[in-house]
Amino acid sequence: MIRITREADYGIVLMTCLARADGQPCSAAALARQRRLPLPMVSKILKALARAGLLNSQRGAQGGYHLARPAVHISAADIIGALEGPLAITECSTDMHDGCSRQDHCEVSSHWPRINQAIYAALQSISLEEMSHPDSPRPLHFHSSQRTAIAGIAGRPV
Amino acid sequence: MIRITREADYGIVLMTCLARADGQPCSAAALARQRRLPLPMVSKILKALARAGLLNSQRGAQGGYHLARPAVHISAADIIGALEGPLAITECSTDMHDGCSRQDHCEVSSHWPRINQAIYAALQSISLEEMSHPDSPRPLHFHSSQRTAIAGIAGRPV
DNA sequence: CATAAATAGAACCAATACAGTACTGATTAG
DNA sequence: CTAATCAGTACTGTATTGGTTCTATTTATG
Repeated sequence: MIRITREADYGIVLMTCLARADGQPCSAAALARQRRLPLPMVSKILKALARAGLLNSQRGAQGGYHLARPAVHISAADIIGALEGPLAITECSTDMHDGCSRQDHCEVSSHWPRINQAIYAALQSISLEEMSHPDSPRPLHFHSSQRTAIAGIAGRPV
Repeated sequence: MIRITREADYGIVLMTCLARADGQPCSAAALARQRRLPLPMVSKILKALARAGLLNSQRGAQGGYHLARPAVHISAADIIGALEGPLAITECSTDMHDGCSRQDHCEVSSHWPRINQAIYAALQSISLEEMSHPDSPRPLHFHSSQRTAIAGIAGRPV
């Protein structure tokens, strides 16, 4: 129902790897091998995360990436935000929505920030630390509510 | 950062109109005029909402749509879910993700349901009723947190 | 110092998904 | 009967996504 890009998906995967490495710098190539992901993609994502300040990078031979701060202080919101750019849930609900030709007739616009906030809070509440140890053995699968509100669609393709 | 489609956006707009109409059936054409939205689009969205059981429809002359249940019992999650289909935040985190070639090496997969759940709860907590009166005069705009976590990109195009 | 191992960054392309349209059919009030 | 209105499907141009490629820059190590 609500989507994040695969880039952000991979980003979380990679960040958890780095969280588990704990300080040890990992090269893009190593991570790509470890997670069976295409190297160029991994490389691109790590670059973005570094630019966003979530990772520190060390160039040159024996270089690599490592977390810029402890995993407890990195949230899912940080990672997703870094990779998807400052894109709100809808195109309104922003400062610079001057061009919105409908805003005179749009009375919900004032509510989107609230929704954004709710989602942001939800993502902010999940730390990389939490995500890094697979303690939770795949909990509730959420077929609740009359409509199949959240359910997936297919596995990650090859 | 996290996106819903414009269809869902419009869907919320239209639902709030219907919520305010309170029982009075509204035709697709009337709603399109009222909100300055293209009629075919409005029509398509209302059909989907009706199929999802959120609206009742009355065919024929003087027909139209009205809420299937009170606005208090309709959540943002219901509306978005109805329009975007049962699509999870990522392609994993589902029952039928058998084809995921990486699941052996994917240790985060077990955390996505948790994230899904958090977001779902956030959306579920916002009722159509709440969204229908513009009481909140555009509250906190969320430039919090070191990174510009949620901010928009541009207004709805013409 | 030379070299190889890494990251940095931009440009590029194909495939998919989205936003919106068009058309045909079914139902019902007047 | 006829016009209004919903139902459903199929289509299309455009934007975004997912992914690749190429070149430059930095640095540890022999």
